[in-house]
Amino acid sequence: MSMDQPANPGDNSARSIAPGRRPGKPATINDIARMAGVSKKTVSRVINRSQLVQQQTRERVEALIRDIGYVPDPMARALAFGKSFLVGLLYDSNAMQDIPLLQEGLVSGLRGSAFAAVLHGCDSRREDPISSIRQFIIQRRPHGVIFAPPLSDLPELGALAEELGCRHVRIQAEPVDASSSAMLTQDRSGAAEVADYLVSLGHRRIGFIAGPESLASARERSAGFLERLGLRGVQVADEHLVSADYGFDAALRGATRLLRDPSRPSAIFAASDEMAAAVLKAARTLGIDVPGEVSVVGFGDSAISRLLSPALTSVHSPLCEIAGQAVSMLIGGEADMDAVSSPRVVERESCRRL
Amino acid sequence: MSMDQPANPGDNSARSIAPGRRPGKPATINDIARMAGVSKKTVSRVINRSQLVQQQTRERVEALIRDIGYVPDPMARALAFGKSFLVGLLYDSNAMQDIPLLQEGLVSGLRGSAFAAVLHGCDSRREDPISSIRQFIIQRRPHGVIFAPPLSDLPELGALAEELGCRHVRIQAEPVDASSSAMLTQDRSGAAEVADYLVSLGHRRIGFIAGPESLASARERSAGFLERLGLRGVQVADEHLVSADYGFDAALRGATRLLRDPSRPSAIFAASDEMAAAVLKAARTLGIDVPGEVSVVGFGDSAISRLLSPALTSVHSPLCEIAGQAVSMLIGGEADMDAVSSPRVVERESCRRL
DNA sequence: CTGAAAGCGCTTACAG
DNA sequence: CTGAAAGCGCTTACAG
Repeated sequence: MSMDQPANPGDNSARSIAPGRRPGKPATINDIARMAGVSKKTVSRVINRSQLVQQQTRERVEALIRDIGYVPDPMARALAFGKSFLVGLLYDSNAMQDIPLLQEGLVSGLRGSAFAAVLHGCDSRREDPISSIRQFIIQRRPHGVIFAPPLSDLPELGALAEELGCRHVRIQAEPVDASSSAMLTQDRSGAAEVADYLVSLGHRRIGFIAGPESLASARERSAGFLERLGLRGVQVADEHLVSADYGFDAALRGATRLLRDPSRPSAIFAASDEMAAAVLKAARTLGIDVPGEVSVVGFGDSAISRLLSPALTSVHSPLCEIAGQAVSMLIGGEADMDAVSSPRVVERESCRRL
Repeated sequence: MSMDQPANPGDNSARSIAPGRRPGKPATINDIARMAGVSKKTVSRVINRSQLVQQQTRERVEALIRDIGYVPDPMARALAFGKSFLVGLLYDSNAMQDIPLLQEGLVSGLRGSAFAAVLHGCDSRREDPISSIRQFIIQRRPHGVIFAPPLSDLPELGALAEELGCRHVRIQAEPVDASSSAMLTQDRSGAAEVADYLVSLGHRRIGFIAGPESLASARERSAGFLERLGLRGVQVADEHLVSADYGFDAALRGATRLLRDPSRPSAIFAASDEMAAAVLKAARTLGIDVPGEVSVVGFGDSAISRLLSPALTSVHSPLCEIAGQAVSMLIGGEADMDAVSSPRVVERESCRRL
């Protein structure tokens, strides 16, 4: 069992053929066991980082694994473990604003791990999200799932995942229950930052285009903004407060109303970038200069912020980092929430000091 | 061999308990076989739509499957088949413009099937895409993969997938080899449409912001646009042709140059929406009205088109439908390319008749 | 048309 | 610390 180390210099890829293995097929745990002169169980222990392996044995097996380029088959492990090596991103396909960022955090968090990212979009208009998700989890047995907002607002989700024994984290604006699975997006404090920012610029007559009451993120943004404004001694006049659905069209109507007001606001905060884009458009249509005559702030710091003219000042939300931490929590030990930055106002060109 | 998931009528979910099954655990093929009084192999045949089952037997088993809410375990099937029930979307994480649309087509194409979408983003700046992809395919054994542009431009991809025995389709602007796996995005004809459109509006002095020569899509868009203009008797003056990297910043510089020209173009076609946004910005900065003084067309009809002011006229590329057809090709029989619409100019507010 | 056996590549539970 | 046996839930290959 003193190893007859197969001279395998250079080409150690999974394709390479070593004695005792069938050509063309990737190595299996049996190949490694045979070549290392141990049982497959011992190889399994090495793979799974069990402490119950003699240091010397471990090193020999590890070296072999590295040389051969052996990678345990996730499908076989999945069957044996009773759970796949997948982390699911579950979202509402009718509300995908945050998906690109979350996905980026997820995919890069998974890079180099044994896990892969699997997608499940529920069409909340045509199917019941809960049973769709139940079916997905039962069927794919993901190692863990991330519930993206606003899907994550569904209160039943925690119990469902619990019942199915599936690790999960809900990314959401406010906690819906006492479960520890929530990671908060800090929409409230992000919106509060905007209040501070606009006041510091000298604005007092401030307009607000709120998101839909039905969404937790919108409620949080509204509360954070209005409360902080109140703290600074600023009230948003009733006629300067409209609400929309985070979307462009409704916000365009609302913005037009605000801007047509004889004593129109000197600054407008829109609770989403898409709505802020609508403010820009309304202003342009009415011949009102931004930021010359009215300042505009959005929320999300999405890709469009820098593409608009003027480039949009917006709240950067650390969604990507949050997704990264969610992954750590799901596949590793703990998440380090200190690694997640706070939301902050990213200044571009759409605001000016009064 | 694609199979529909049994519907889930009433509460016959996988939780429900039937005689002869262990409570709490989903039913297995053995449960169904026992209850139906047949061998598991026969159940397997029913699941896999084999013709070698007596009509009557089939119906009995199918009814039972439906009643119990049995869903074959994809992990077990994956191990037995030697391939997972996953369809991979492979992309370059440094060039994700088209991913949202492709992903949407993929996810909705997969809905209701036994397959799920798995993501693999290669960071082309930090790793070799080919070996990253090889590793992914060997490890996950996806049922099929979709190579998204511009990753799909890599010529080695076809041979790689072939070698690994992995079904694949490459979504790309121009064929890189003779393989039948390519689905063309018709960038050339889309750009040609723009030429027709601008000429029909009376424009003759036309500017063009091309994409990077290194990308097939950019080469196709340039060729399609310039050729069709030529056919219409219009030449783009050298000083009205700049190229950028599809991105905002470089395009902003190029657009500024074009617009400062004493005999500046009356219309500008930018080969991407992001670059068109830069044209809008340059025009605004220079005090040039769009579409009053210059018309602008983008490419991609991406989410930002309608958010810009003025709303951007852009080429709609049927990426979502293409991804849907790619899925059909991968998991079903054939793709129906006739179901994919041709690229067309979506008129918004950024162009005017001369 | 149907089934009993063996196997996919790994793990758990049990012994030593 | 190590291993032989049984099993995860399905399929293929072979018989009938």
